[in-house]
Parts: sequence; structure tokens; C-alpha cells
Amino acid sequence: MFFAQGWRNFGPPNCERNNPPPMAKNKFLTSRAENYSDWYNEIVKKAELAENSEVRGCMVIKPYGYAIWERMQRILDDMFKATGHQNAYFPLFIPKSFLSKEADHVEGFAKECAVVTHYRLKNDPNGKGVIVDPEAKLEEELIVRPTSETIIWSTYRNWIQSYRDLPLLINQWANVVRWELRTRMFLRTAEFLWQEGHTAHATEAEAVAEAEQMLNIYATFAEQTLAIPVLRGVKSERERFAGALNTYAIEALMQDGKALQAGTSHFLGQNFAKAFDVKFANKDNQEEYVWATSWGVSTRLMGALIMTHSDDNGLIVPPVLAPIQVVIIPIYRKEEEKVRVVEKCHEVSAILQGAGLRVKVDDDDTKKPGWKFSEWELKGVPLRLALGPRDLENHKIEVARRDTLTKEVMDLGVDFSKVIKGLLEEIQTTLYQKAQAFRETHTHRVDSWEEFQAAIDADIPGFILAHWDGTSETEEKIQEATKATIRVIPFEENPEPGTCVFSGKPSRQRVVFAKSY
RNA sequence: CGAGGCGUAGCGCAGGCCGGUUAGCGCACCUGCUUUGGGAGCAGGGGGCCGCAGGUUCGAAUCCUGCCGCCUCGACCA
Repeated sequence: MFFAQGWRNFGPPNCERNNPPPMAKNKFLTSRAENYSDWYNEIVKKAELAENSEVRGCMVIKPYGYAIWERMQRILDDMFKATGHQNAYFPLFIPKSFLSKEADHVEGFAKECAVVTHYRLKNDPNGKGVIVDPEAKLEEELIVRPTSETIIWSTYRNWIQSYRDLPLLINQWANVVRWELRTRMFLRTAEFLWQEGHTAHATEAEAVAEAEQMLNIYATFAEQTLAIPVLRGVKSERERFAGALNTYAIEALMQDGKALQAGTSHFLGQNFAKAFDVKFANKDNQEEYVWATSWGVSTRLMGALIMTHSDDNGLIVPPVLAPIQVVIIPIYRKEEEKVRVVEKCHEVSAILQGAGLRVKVDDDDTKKPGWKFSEWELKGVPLRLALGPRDLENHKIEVARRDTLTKEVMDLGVDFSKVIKGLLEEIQTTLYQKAQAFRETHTHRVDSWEEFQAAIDADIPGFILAHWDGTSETEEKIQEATKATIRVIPFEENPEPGTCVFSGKPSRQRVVFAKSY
């Protein structure tokens, strides 16, 4: 793996001190080349996104990490509202019997459910501490929701009588629990935060359109907000959501060449309507089962964010998403300098905020500028401004780009907020293009089993476009042989037929294989 | 759930084989002075049930037994 290091100067010289010293690679992180998963874990911790908690498999999301998640929530929520969805909240607990009403659904989740069996503790008669009171056993055990289809559809039964009640377009922001044996920060934790949309429709076509619409919203969000290029498509039967007729997904490629499912949208058919007896009277007063969708993205997107853009100096947050887009660092020696410099920093900040930017002046007196540079670099703030006594005199400010690690000196006399805004837009575009270029160079069309194996065994395996005979058996054999799975069957307007790389049987179109998270 | 590794200050570790004053080091923290344009320097200072429980011993961080927890790699997984 090759990764550029160190600050360079950018732009033409426009000031007498236009050659700030370049910086050596910071020494705070393991490099990606050295150990990719150490690098990932260290970013999570050192950028103060999250840390391991006292509870096995669960993490504490720290304020900076949560601020990023809140930005994701805000932007997605606006997109949901703009397409007619409303938020609601359903219980954390699901009666055990609900889960088993849809056969595929329960089979998919049974192995990772946390179960509440008692409702009371009491003092341990044999010593100190408390024990579960055996007298307080629940008549029916409660499952901590791994997803909410069952509780929601049992509720929808009461909400839907007529075609006039449809469509029902509900979303909830919630936590869910899936008892994972092996966890990784943000990518797979026992408890995680997400949103789950659950919609009910009068017709199949409408439900399918909803599932597709939401997939497109996720794709737009990933590409425009997170600057993560994604592939859209349908999941194979093996990868399909438990209880769905069809699962759509967006898949992103991480820097280590593994795929990450970044969002899913499911067409549930009438499976849950039948399981929970949700019917409506159509215009002809005939009873019909309701058609359903569900769709979700989770805090896993934080993992996608980290592994798409970040470098060996730390996190890189795209400007549209960044809770802090611009950090301003005052530089001074004496108290008298400090007053003037800090005042000017706040002045600059106010102008930028007036232009609609999210700005922080880091005037913490207990830390030195160099420390702050590294800190905000680790945290991935897109632009850093530094202002010292010399800049004050010259009416200049130093501007450093996190994505390219370049810096230059900008004149404060002009409409600099416009310049800053332009730079942020450029950073957003650059990040997307860089990720897209990476994906392109790590996407391989293969036509033989030998090529397939060679591609999947590469240091950075990437996406592999190959023909597949459409059977789960073949998919399973390919996975056994290579660890690669079908990430997505792309939407193709003109599918190109061929022969399966594994079985040699006829194939309708190429599908995307990859090793995945 | 399998295999390996690790639990000693907030974090990262040394010490352990070969038991013996007051358990050490780096970072972080506190105080003071000097510093401040890429994680500052010096001086002083605080902080430990050495994972838990039992055993051996005059004496255990160190040896023995059991337990618990964490990490890595597999298995599993929407």
C-alpha cells in the first residue's frame, strides 16, 4: 500500500512567508501498511470517536464521535421527512412469541438475541451483592430487539384498516442488540444505534418503489454527504434479510480492499402482513394483505467513513458531514499578543459562521499550537486556520487542508469566507474522487476461475466483477474456496450474459464479489 | 465456541524463569519558572487490594490450583 505523507505547500506564493516548514509524518498512529486493523482501532480511540466500555461487546461513543453521528442523523432525517416519512418510537422489548411468527425472520436472528427472563433482583442471602430473584420470572420472556419488524407489524395491525390509512411511512431512531461473538468498534458491536424505516403500502409496486427510493436516498447520502462512492444492487438469496423477498444494498470499498455494506432496504412482500394479520379494505371493499418495506443504516457508517477517507495522520471528515469544518488556532507568545490574536481569531470565526460554516476557535491556553495541529489533524477537521502576531501585522492567515496536507497563506483583506467555502467544496469533491479512483483501480473484471483467485488473493482484493450461475450452491462453494461473497447484483439496464467463473454454467450478468466486513 | 496471547498507576509497559528492604520506567496528571509558527524544557510532587479467590512458604507481583476479564486469529454472522 502506498500513502502520501507529510505537509506540502500548495498554491502560488502570495506572501513573504509562504514556505511554512513541511511536517514529518506524525508518530501517533500505526500506519495502514503496517497493520490495518491496529490503524483503525487507534483512529477510533485517538480521534476520540469511541472507546471500549466495561460491557463486553459494547462501546462508549464519545462526544466527538457522537457529534459526527448526529450530523448523519440530521441529514438523513431531513431526507426521510422530505419524502413523507414520520418518526415514531417502538419498545425496546419484544415478546418472544412475536419473533417466531415469521419463520425466516426468527431463524435469521435467533442465534444472537439477548433475552430478559426476570424483572427483579434481591439481596444475596449467602453474602454481599444481589442475585436475580427466582420468584420474579417473567411469564413470557422478552427479547431485546435485534430489529423491530415484529413489534411494529403487530402494532400496524391496529393502525391499518382501509386503503385510506396507506401508505404508512414510519421511521424510528433506536438502539438494537445483536449478541455478536466477535465485535469491532462501529463495524460490529453487540449494541448499536441505527434508524429503521417500516412502511406499509396498498400495492406491491408501491412497496417496491419505496424500497428502491430509500436505497437511492442512502446512496445519495453516502455519495454527497459522506463522499463515499457506493454500488447499488440486489442481494443474493444467501445475503438476503431474514423475512424479506428482496434486499437492496449499497456497498462501499474500504482502503484495505474489503467491502462494507453501508445500508440496506428490504422489500418484505406480504410476509409480515400475513404473520401479523395486517389487512386493509381496498376501494372495492375487499380485504387485502398490506405490502411492506423496511430499511436501515447504522453507526456502522462511522466505520465506513473512517476506512474510506482517513490516512496515516488520522481521520478525515468530509466538509458536508464535519461537525467542525474549520478550526482556528491562535499563536502567540506574550499575554499582550494573546489578547490581540485570540480576538482576531474570534472575529474571523464570526465572519465564517455568518457565512454558514461550522467553526471552532481552539483558544485553550493549556495546550501549545503544535499539539493542537496534531490533535485536529487526528480528528480530521477539513480546514485549519492558524493566526499569529506576524499574520496579524500582514493581515494574513495560514490555511491548511487536511485532505491534501497542504498549506498556504491567505489574505484576510478579501472576501475570505468565500475562499474558505470554495476550499471546503473542493475538499468534498476531492475526497469523493479519490475514493472513486481507488475503487476503480481495485475493481477487476475476471472471466476465469484462475483470474478470480488471483484477484481475491491480492493484498488489496477489491471488487471482482464475475459471472455467476445464480445458484446459492455455487456462491457457497466460492465462499468456501476464497472467503469472497456476492456483495451485490448490480442493477443493469443491459445485462451482459456469460458463463459462471466457477461452474461454467450460463450467467445472466456479472455480479460483484468481494471479501467483506 | 476453538487456538494463541495478555491482565502490575488513567494509558503503554518492565520486573516473574531464580520468592527477600519502600514494586519500577515512559506518557498523562498537579505546582513553579522558562516557553508557545508542527504533540516544549527544567525542577519538584501526587497516584498501586501487582485481575479475583484459595494454596505452598518465616516471607508471594513472582511458585501451584481454580475462576474472571480483555486482545488477536479462526468458526459464526443481515
